[in-house]
Amino acid sequence: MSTAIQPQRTKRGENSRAVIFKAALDLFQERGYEATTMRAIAERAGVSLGSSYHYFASKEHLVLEFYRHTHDLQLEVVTPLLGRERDLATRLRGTIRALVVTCEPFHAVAGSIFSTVANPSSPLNPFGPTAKPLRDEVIGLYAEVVSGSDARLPADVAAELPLLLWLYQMGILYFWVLDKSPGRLRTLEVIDQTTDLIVRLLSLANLPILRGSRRRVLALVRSIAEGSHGPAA
Amino acid sequence: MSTAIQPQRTKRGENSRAVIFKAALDLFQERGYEATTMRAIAERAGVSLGSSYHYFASKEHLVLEFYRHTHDLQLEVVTPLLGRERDLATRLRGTIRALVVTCEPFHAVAGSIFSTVANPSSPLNPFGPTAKPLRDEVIGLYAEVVSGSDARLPADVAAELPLLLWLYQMGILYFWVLDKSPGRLRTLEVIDQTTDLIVRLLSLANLPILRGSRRRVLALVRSIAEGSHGPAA
DNA sequence: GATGCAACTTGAACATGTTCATATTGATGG
DNA sequence: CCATCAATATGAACATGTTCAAGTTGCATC
Repeated sequence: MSTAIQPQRTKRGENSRAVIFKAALDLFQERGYEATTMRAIAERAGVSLGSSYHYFASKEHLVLEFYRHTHDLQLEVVTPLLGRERDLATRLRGTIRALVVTCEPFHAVAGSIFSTVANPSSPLNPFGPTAKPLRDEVIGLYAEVVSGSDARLPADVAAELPLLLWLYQMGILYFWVLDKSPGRLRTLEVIDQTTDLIVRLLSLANLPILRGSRRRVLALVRSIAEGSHGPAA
Repeated sequence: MSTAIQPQRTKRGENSRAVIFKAALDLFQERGYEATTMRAIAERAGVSLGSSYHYFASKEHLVLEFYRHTHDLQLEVVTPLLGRERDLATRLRGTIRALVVTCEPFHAVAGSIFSTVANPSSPLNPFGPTAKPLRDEVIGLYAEVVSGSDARLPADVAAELPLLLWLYQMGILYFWVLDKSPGRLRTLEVIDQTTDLIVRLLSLANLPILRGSRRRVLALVRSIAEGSHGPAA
């Protein structure tokens, strides 16, 4: 469980921060992200408008906290499974399912959030520097999904796979966001299908005919990962 | 070239609409999307604030027009090439390059636009019903890229490929949006790499070992495409 | 040429995210 | 118990997307 990003200096402050966050979460669920005004959050939390901005630099920053909240829940749900299961497909399916299930109560809000966060100029962009700690945690989770499995993967694949799975998770998440099927059952189907496919393709990646493509894919991924983020450029 | 989405009823109206759009485009380039206010657009266009809203239901709707504008430019650039070349990789590379090159002047704005449009509740969401006409046009373009090539593709692949290439284009576009390299050269590299890879993988898709996965991928794509959009839920 | 009506135009008013100068609080050291 | 100061709290003020009721224009019809 990862906690404590910006510890408040005071017990009172900590409490205020928590109360505001809870109010925001509740209102987001009740009315959606856009429909929830900062004034309403402040009112529900029993603090002033200004106070909300004292603890959260912007409405978007409430979302970052929400992210962390979600990730923590996902971890909580998936940890037992990762301790028990060794099959890669099962581990992968369980992990991504955990995320979707965890987020389900927030589905109505997720769209606005996803969009807000997709903006490259947003400090919350998943690919940007601000989100790096959380991103690394998620990639780390997938590293454990892979390394804890009994799958025999070539070293080069194993090295880049967590990053690719993180991307895969983002893709599934966007699908889930757009999914209008009752209970988002369609997303669960797609998860089952795609995780199986991924594992199947991984097992094929060693075929001589695919070696070349595999090398090229991995080289591409590596070059992108190095260049796009990091301190420079 | 596709034009005429909402023809105005009056010459005067047409002119106003065009003037407003041009002002918006210029300001978007000068200051970026968010920094451009509707008031500034109205002022630059020499009309009132209310008039702008008469022609464009929201700031976002200016973006839809921008999309069409871009697509038209892409078509213009790529048409000669598609008439001349038969090699699939070349056609694909040329098409996606055309988009990126066309959008280059708007790179600074593109981030906000992408984000705005990613919102599922936005009428402009590329996966939503409002964008269907434009989406179908783009998918149609890729259908021509494929069908006009001398590549011999299995019928099932050829059927779903345009949709997949449209998705691929969206992915590249988001990469381009995030690309901070000078002149977005990195994106061009990635395009070259990925188009080659795609064509290579397509040629491998006929291998007996890959048949099964191929069938599953295509079935998945088809099921998603049918369910996600369309009139019903 | 007069008339009516739809298209067009306008700017004030509204809602909401954000900022900021100011006030209050409470822990700490004397 | 008082003074001090940083942390916390406040709400008025601002900027901007959006709405709307009311005015103006100009084309089609007679």
